[in-house]
Amino acid sequence: MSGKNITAKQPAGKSSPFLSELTLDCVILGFHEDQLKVLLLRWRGTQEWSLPGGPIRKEESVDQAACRILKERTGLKDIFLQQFQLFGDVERYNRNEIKEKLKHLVEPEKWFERAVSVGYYALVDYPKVAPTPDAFTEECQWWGIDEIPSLLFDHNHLIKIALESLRIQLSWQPIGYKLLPEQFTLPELQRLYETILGRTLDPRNFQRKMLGLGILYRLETRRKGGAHKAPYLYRFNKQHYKAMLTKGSLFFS
Amino acid sequence: MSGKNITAKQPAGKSSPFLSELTLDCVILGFHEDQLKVLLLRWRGTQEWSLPGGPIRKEESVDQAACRILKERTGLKDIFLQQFQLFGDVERYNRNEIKEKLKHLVEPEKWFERAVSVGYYALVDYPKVAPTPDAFTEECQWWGIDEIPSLLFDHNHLIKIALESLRIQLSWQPIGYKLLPEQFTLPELQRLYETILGRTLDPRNFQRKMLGLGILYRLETRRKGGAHKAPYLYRFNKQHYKAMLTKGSLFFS
DNA sequence: GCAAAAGTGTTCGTGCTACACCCATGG
DNA sequence: CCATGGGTGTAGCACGAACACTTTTGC
Repeated sequence: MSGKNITAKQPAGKSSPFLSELTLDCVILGFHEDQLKVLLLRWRGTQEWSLPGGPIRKEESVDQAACRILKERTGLKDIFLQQFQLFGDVERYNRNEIKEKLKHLVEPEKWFERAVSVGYYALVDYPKVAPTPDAFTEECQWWGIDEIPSLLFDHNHLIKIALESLRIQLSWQPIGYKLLPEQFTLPELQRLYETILGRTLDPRNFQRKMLGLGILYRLETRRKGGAHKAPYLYRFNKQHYKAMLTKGSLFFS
Repeated sequence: MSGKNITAKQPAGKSSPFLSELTLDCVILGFHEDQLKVLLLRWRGTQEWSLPGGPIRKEESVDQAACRILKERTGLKDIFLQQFQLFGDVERYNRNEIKEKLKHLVEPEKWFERAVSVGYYALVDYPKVAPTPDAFTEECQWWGIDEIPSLLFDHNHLIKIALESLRIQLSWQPIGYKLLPEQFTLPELQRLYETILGRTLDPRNFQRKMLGLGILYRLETRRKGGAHKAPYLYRFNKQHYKAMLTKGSLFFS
């Protein structure tokens, strides 16, 4: 999280175990009740929310830092995590405003110096997440993508860019592995695509296309217990899925 | 350039005008004699080459730093510049090797601490470039993309990733504006695409496709002086080109 | 039996691919 | 006049888009 690099009570002069100029922010996306959700944190003693994130340790890689933060906030590891942009403006947000809102949490002279932040997004299986706040926050909660309040720092902007990157990725790579449970139905996958793309898709065309990619197994079993016709369950073919990730399927002309 | 953030003779303890943990590297691409070229620098007193780059000033944005470096090395401004990745590994390259190779240029205790680097690529009009070395280097020169020697730092890897990003960009956005002169012929544009994609394209299909995008004007004049049939000159329609850049033209299904 | 969701095939049009010949120019 | 590169049209095919009815299930 932008600025969280210096811990609240760190003695001046002692060298920090963290990089001081670069922080990391995570847009953690889940899918629930036909809606994309983002994991947000509420800062102690405030009604202010922000993305999970934080500083990077000097002895860990940036990717490792992203994994660590994801693990701390959700309990999950081994998840699809994608770096999408470095946010390097000098004035990414109004620092005085942040200083005012969070002054009870951090020593003002240490905080809120310029920090560049790298954005990652993660796609996770919603019910597997155990949302966990960090040292600066007292609540960690899912928010529907269309109900996000005004966030601290430049985090509304960051989410917007993350979603654009996700849509681009969707346009030439498969998505869904790790975002859906291991077994899922085609209508569920379709609703995921519809949610990310923001428009409806034709179920016949969607099925033909998806099955044609050769990255799905149809299982013997169907999902019982719904109030309607029992849909088939599917599972990703991990090998083919990964191959498709690296090679993509859209090319010039 | 990774590590160049601390100037050679900077007195210890004096605060630097640069960010110390984040540097920037530029893959500057030109197109000449049907070949993609990269601008490289040779370090003083060595036969070692690297990409242009350097530290980021505390009061400039990362994008501005990229523009500044591009300007310093080429004389050009207002150029297509694209951030493509942050390289954040702890050991991006063998630091001892670099220390040995460049020890005569920088104080070893200051140098070669961990630095994260953000990569940009730029597409420039080859003949407009005036290659200019920086303080650490004595030569600045174009290299054919297939003739690049083993470079300092992790710069061979950086170039590889830059080219992959460029190919992806090419697959859903137009390219060529700022990489070609203002007026150009369709065969020139085609050779550019072929070079980036690494395969040949059919001229009839290429023309139909390009003209169909509506981003080209055909001019009245033809290019005279070639040894053969005079080709038509074209020019990009800047408005349509930019619209195409933002909206792209490949989508899901 | 009825409401709600799942499953399935065909037609049409667009756009990509493949392919070959004539034209203009300079040497 | 010849070698070289530029310019152009067509036919086949594959893929995406549009579209409606039947089946299953729980209530």
